[in-house]
Amino acid sequence: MARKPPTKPRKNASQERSRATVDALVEATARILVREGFEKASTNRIAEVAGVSVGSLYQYFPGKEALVAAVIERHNQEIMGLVRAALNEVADMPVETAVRKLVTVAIEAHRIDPKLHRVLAEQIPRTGQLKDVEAFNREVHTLVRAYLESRRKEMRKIDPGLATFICVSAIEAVAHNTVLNQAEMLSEKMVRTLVDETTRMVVGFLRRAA
Amino acid sequence: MARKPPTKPRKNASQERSRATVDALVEATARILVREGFEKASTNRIAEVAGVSVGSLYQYFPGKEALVAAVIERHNQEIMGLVRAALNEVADMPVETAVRKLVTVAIEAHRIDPKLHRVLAEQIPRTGQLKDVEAFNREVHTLVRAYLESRRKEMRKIDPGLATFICVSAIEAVAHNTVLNQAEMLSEKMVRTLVDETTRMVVGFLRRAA
DNA sequence: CTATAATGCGAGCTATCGCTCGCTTTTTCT
DNA sequence: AGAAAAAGCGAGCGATAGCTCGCATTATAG
Repeated sequence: MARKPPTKPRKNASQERSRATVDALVEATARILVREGFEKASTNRIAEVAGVSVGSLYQYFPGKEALVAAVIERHNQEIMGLVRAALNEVADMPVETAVRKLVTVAIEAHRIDPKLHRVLAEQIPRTGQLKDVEAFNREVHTLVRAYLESRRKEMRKIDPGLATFICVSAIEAVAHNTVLNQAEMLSEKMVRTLVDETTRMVVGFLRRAA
Repeated sequence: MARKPPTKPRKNASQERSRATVDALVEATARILVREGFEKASTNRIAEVAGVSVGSLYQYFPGKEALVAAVIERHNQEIMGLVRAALNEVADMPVETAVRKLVTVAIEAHRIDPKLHRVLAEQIPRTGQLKDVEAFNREVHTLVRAYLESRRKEMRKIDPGLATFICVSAIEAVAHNTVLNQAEMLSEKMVRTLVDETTRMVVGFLRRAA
């Protein structure tokens, strides 16, 4: 009989078994969000799908929000990986090449898991994750801006921040809408044309010639 | 004593008092969505804020979803009014003028009630209103496309559907992000520059000269 | 092997949600 | 005026949500 109960720090996972539990919980949350929607993602259900008890869930996550936040975090890391790699790859290449790559990556990123992406986009405001997602956006913004500034010679006179804002918004929106409205926009050829045209728009916007 | 209870059609509002009730309910729903968030928008709370009983609520709306749907409908009508007016106004004007007007209107539309706009965008998938919102998007798309086709002479060779898709996505995204990230993008002068640059991008994209 | 910490369990509490139903009040009709 | 229809009311129902707590099981240390 321990008089002093071992102090439950309520969140750390040091052993391996517990890390597996945490993973299972995050994965289960993602699956439920995609397959059954946010309202079905009760803590009881998440635990059930993860093959874990509710009690264990609450040892690692302070609540439902934290689970969703973890899923968002994971998904964002995945996307940031793609974006960082792409920008690194094109760092020394001309604007046209870089923009084309960025557009392509944006579409790929949305294709990782469109349904999850959609659900998460909806739930972000609820999770208090706004800060993290803003950080995510800021990083994209910063990376793109750095690239653009390094290529200033190829570009007309324009505020780099503004240019970044407009380009990123436009590219992201085209990718987002393309992937989410699969019904009408679908074939590989269409996608290629779309990349061509979007690239053209952005490059035309940035280039010297008016 | 009526043996046959008067049949409750469960939704029609014929008298004036009832129409006021319905309005109050929709208005209350919007207010709660904006000020307290979706999860606080319980039917009990909505009725309370509307100064109406839950019972009355259920005489006109089959459930919570219907309330949110009504708010979405109202908001969309407001925006469509602006868009229709704008496109009508510029119907005979050159592309540059038209695009500038559209960009301006897009920002104005988002400014009507940014917070509401955000919350609604999040809740749309939940309400089964997807169809209505798609119809809304299709109308914008159709109107813009019709305009572009009428101005084909000023434009380079490009599929009108694709051009519309890219332009509308880009314009909407810039407006959306501008209004929602007020923190960093704010001053009137900035807005004007933003409109200029966005117009430049879209017009450059559509125009003949490559 | 035994003690102690770490992890896992799940019945069940409390709170709240969406919603109904029997009734009263107001309006309309004749 | 009186009767019937329309509108409004709100206590309270069943369901389910988030979450806790006392205990069981598994891993680590001495």
